Amino acid sequence: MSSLPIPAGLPDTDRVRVANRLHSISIRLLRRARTVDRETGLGPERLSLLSVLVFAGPQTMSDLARTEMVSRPAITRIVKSLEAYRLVDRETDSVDRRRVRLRATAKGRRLMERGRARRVAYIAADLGGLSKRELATLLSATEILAEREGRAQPSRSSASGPRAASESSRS
Amino acid sequence: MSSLPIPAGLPDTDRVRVANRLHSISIRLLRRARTVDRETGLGPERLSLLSVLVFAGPQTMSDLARTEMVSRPAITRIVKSLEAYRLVDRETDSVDRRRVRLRATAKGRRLMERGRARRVAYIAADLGGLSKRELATLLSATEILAEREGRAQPSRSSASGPRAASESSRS
DNA sequence: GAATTTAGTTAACATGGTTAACTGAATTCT
DNA sequence: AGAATTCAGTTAACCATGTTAACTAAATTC
Repeated sequence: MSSLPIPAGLPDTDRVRVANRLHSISIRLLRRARTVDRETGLGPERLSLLSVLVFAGPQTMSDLARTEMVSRPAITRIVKSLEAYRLVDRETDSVDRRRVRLRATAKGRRLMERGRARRVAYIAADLGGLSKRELATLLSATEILAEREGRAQPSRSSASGPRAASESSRS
Repeated sequence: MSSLPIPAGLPDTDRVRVANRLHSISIRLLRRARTVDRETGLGPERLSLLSVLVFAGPQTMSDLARTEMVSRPAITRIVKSLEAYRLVDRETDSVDRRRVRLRATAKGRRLMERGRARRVAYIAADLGGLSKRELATLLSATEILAEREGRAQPSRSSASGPRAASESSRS
C-alpha cells in the first residue's frame, strides 16, 4: 500500500507521487470517518451545509450554493429540511428583501459540533501508535497543506458542477 | 487556515490536531480534485467501482458491495450501467453458478486510468511551488499514512451503512 | 430429498443533484 | 416616473444513487 502505481502518462516526480498518495489517503480516510456520521441521522450534504453556517456564520442561499458548489435549488431543498429539524433558521434581509439570511440554531451548532468531534476522534484513534517523530512529521505536513489552502482558492464561479458536490462535512 | 479549532470535548493533543487537519484537508482536496471527473461522464460511484475492478482485479457482486460499503442492490444497478457502456463485463462462475464475476474491459481500464491521471495531475499541479524540503515532508507523511492503512482495516461487516458510501475513485 | 442458506435481482421509496421556468424585489435606463 | 432588466430564491420535472423487503435460483445442511 505504501507505493501506489503512478497513473500512466504522468512523470514520476515526487510531486506526482505525493499527489497520488494524498488522493488515495483522503478517499479512504473520509470514507471511514464518515461512518460515524450515521449517528447524527443527517448525511454528508446536510451536515456540510450546517457546518458552513456554524463555522463561517450566517449566509444567504446563494452564498451557500457557491460554497457547497451545488445549484441553488439544491440548497433550497437542503435548507428546507434542516429548517424542519430546527437546525437552521432564516431571516429575510431587511435591506434587500430578496435575500434570505440563514443561521444555524443553537441546536444545529450542538449537533454539528458533536458530529465533527466524533469524526475527528475517530481519525485520531486511527493515529494511535505513531511515534513522536512520525506525529511531528504529520503535523508539519498538515501544516504545509493547510497553509497552501489559505491562498489561491479556485473559487468555482457559481455552481453548475455535475454530481461533483457530495464530499462534505467541512472543517 | 493553519490552525483549525479543535472540536469541543476533545483534548488538544497533537494527534487530535493532526486528525483535525487531515479531515479538513481531505475534504477540500477531494472536492476540488473531483471536478475533473466530469470529463469522464461517470460520476464518483461508478468510477470508484470501476477502479476497484481495475486495480484489485475481478470481483463478485458481493465482494464489490463489501468493498464499496454499499448494499448489493446498489451494486447491481451500478454494474448494470457500467455494462451498458461496455466498461465492465460479467461471467458466471462455472463452479458456483450463483456467483457472477465482474471484470473491467480494456475500455474500462483505459477510461479509469485517464480519469485517475487527471485527478492526480490536478492535485500535483496544486502542489506546485513547494520547496524541496516541504515536498520531502509531505512524502514522508504520506508514506506514514499509506503504510498504516495497509494493516488493520476495520472491515465493516457487510454493507448497511446509511448514505455513507459516496466518497469514491479509489486508489 | 426437504429445509436452509447464499448470491443476486427486482420493487418501492427516499435523498440529493440538475436544468428550465417562474415569482417578486431591486436596479437601470430613457 | 415607469418600463425593462437583473437578481435571489422557489417550484417543477427528471435522473442517479442509496436503502429495505421480498423474490428467484443455486448450493448446502440435515
